Amino acid sequence: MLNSKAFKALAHPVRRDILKRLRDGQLSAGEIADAYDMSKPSLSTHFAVLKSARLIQAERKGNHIYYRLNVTVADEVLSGLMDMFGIEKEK
Amino acid sequence: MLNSKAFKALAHPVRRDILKRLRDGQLSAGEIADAYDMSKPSLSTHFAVLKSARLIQAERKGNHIYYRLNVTVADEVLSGLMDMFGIEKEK
DNA sequence: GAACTAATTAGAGAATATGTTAAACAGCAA
DNA sequence: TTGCTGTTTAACATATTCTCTAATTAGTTC
Repeated sequence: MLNSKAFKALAHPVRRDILKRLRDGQLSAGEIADAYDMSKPSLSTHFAVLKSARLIQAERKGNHIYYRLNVTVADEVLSGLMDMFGIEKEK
Repeated sequence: MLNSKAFKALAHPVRRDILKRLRDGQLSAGEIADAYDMSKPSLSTHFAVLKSARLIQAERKGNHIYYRLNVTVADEVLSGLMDMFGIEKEK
């Protein structure tokens, strides 16, 4: 399929929550991690899944790594879903 | 979460393909199953996952069970994704 | 009732996903 | 160098997912 990884990435509630947090702008890995009662390696794994699906992009700034939503891929997922459901995009 | 089951259901390529087939109207379980090189029980399990997520609805007609897309839930998933991604619905 | 068709459920096994701790590693800054 | 931020790897435990065969249920037809 076109973007199987993205749909798999969206299957986990924590990963969906991370994406929601990134909706309004970038956040550092630590800022995100603080919001979850989960070990850092586990969070890092979730970041890696999202990154592998290209749903997020990483950029290092000094000591921190900032993540931001990849809107292009988000749009692709939405378009794919609308096509799947036969829903027309009203422009 | 609001619709965790739907996102999990969408994580499997066969289930996404089934939804696509139902885009243009209902199909019987057998008609769908014929399209896949997979045992009927396995397909039935996929139907059950989609049904549990309310993405499809079943109706028995005689010996056959017809499945159709639940457009309402499909719309909910799309809206949820657009909200998640901060993408506005252009009306 | 018996035979037949369509589809699901049950149970088992394999594979994948998720999470942990502990340790090592990478990159940057003071 | 030392410390901070974050990722990666390893070893491990547990849970879920996926697929199969075999058995069962539901409905039709004779």
